[in-house]
Amino acid sequence: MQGPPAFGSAFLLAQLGAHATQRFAERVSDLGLTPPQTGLLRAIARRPGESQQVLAAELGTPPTRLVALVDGLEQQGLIERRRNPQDRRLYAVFLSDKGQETMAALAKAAAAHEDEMMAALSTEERATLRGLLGRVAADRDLTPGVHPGYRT
Amino acid sequence: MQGPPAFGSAFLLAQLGAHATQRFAERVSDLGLTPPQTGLLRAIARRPGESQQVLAAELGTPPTRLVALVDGLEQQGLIERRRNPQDRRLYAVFLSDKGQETMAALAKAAAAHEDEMMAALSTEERATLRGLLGRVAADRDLTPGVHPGYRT
DNA sequence: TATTGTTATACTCTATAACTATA
DNA sequence: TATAGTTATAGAGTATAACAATA
Repeated sequence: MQGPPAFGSAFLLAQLGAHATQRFAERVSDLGLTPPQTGLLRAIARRPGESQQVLAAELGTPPTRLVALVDGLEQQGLIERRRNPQDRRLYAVFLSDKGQETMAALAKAAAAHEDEMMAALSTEERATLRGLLGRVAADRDLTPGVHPGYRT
Repeated sequence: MQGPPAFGSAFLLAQLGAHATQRFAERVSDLGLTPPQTGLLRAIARRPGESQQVLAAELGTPPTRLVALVDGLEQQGLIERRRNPQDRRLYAVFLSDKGQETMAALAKAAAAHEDEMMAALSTEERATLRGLLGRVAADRDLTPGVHPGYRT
C-alpha cells in the first residue's frame, strides 16, 4: 500500500492561491488592469474621497507604492485626484464614471473566476468550503477584501 | 439589512494562499532556505540522480533558473552534483546526508505550519477542507506537490 | 548540428531614502 | 517642524538570449 505523497491543506492553499491569483491576473489584464490596481480600485470604491495616506494604511502598503498605482488608474481615467481646498497637501481620490463601469466589469470577471475555480464542487460543497475558508481567514487575522500582496 | 461585502472562495484562496506562503517562508528562512529552494529540494528527494534539465521540466521552470537554485543548495552542502561519466554534459543531482537531515527538519516545519494554519478547525473540519481543496486542485490540473510559483 | 549547463543582460516589482510643497 | 505626496535609487527575483563544453 503505497499511497501518493500526502500534502497538507496549507500547501494546497498556497498552491491554489497562486493559481487563482494567476488566472485572475489574466482575466483583469483584459480590462487593462493588474491585480494590485484592482485592489486599490476596490479600496477607493469602499471609501471614496480618502487621501493616499489613508488608502496606503488601509492596504498596508508604503505610501510611495501608491503613487504609481494611482497614476496608472488616473491615466486610464478610472479615478480622479481632487485637491482638498482646506489642506492643499492632500488629495481626495474618487472613482470616475468610467471607474464605476470598470468596477461593474470587475464584478463580472470575479464571478466568472469564482465559477471557474469552483467548477469541481456542488452548490452545497461550495458553501461548505466558503464557510471553512472564511473561518480560517478570520482566525489568521486577514483583513476582509485586502490581499496580503500589499503587506510587507 | 446591510451585510458585510461578500468575497468568494476564489478570493479567499488567493488571500489565504499568499498568507500561507509568507508564513512558510518565515519558517524555512530559519533553515537558511527560500520557498523555491525547498520545492527544488523536495523534487530532488523524489527523484534522486536526475539532470537539471529533467528537474527544470518537473518544476515547469526555465533551466537557467535552476542553476542559481542548485548553486545555493550545493553551497550549503545539502546536495551534490555528480558528473555522468557516460555523457559528461549532464550532472546527476543527489541529496547529501545533510540534505536528508534538512528534509526531515522541513517536514517538521511543514507540520507546524499546517497546524498553525488550521488552528481554527476541528479534526473533522480539517479533513473536509483537505478533501475539497484536493478535488479543486485536481480539477484545475495542478501537479501534486509542485507550487505554481515555478511556472511562467 | 544538437544538447547540457552556464553566464550576461534586461525587465518587473517593490522598498528605502531623499526631496517639494504645503501646513 | 511636521506632514502629503513625489522622485530617485537600489535591491530581489525572474526571464530571454548568447555562450562554452560535450555529444
